[in-house]
Amino acid sequence: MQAPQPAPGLPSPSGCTCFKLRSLSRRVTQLYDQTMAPAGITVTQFSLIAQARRARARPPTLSDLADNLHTDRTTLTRNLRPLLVAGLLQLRPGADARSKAVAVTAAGEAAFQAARPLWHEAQQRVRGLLGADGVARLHALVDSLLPQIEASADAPRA
Amino acid sequence: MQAPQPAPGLPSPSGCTCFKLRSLSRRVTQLYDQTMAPAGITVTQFSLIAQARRARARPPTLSDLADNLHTDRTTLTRNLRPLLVAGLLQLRPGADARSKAVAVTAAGEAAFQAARPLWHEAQQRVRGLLGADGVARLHALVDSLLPQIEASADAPRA
DNA sequence: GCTCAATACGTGCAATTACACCTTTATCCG
DNA sequence: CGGATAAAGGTGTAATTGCACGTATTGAGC
Repeated sequence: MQAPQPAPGLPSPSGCTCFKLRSLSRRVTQLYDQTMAPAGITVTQFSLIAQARRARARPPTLSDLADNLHTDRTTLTRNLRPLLVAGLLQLRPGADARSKAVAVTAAGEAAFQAARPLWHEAQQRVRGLLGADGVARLHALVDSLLPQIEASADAPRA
Repeated sequence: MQAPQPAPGLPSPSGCTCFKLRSLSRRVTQLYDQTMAPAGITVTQFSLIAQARRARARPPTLSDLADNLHTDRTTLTRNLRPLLVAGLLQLRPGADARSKAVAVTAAGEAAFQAARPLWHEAQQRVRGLLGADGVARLHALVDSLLPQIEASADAPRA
């Protein structure tokens, strides 16, 4: 393998922060999805349900949920569809005539409980591969970087 | 040893390594894509072209490219399509009658050169947001974790 | 009350991602 | 040589992602 020589005019994407991050993200997602496959839901769907579960007394609106998931609101709309079709979640009228609330159904709760041990297994597998401190450093890094990125997106105009 | 249990039965996805990683990955991708938008290509496409450029004497096969990009081979097929349609890349017959080689066209080279300063600007913006050592730690973490994940995928049976 | 901006949400479009399954071609071996 | 196996690639299907744009509802100011 050649050293990471820029070789003027031939930059490798290996130095691209975005490329690195996306590569790892894809592989980690694969690991989770493969581990959780028996539960019939993806890790994205698991996270979505988990977030919707958090305040059952006052179900979150779609925009609230999108914010908490760090996702585009319209992406949430699409990601919701298979879960609504499967009957795991339900849209209820919100406080407004505009807003809608996302509620977890009994089937959704059951699916979540079924998936939870598999999710935990995936977490442990990653922990085993990366080491406890590797995971801890990764978490700490994301926790410190994500707010920075999102703050800059809120005020991109200089 | 259990970590701090947040209300047994109400786990937040905040502790999910995969969720964290995907969240950051989405936001960073957004930053890159918005910065690079004037060039007319995404950061994924930029990385694809950059990788295809690396050995112009012997253009890589599709499988080679997929490996280098840490992507599924069939994903590469789909990601290639818009670039082929736009005439930035070209498929040439490979060494085999089976394999195909990916070649960068003159238009592809021009698009790459146009995108490069914008890509660099995005890199710098991330550097500014996360700090030089934040970026360095992130790179180091990915470099050390990605091989671990991929090795475990090659031999998932224990 | 009425106009207008802000809020909440959806759709069209297109790219990104990967699994299951298929065809075609090359190689290995008996 | 000929059949089994491996290698290279594509398609069907479906989920994930977000931008541009549109609709409906609310609230603020006049």
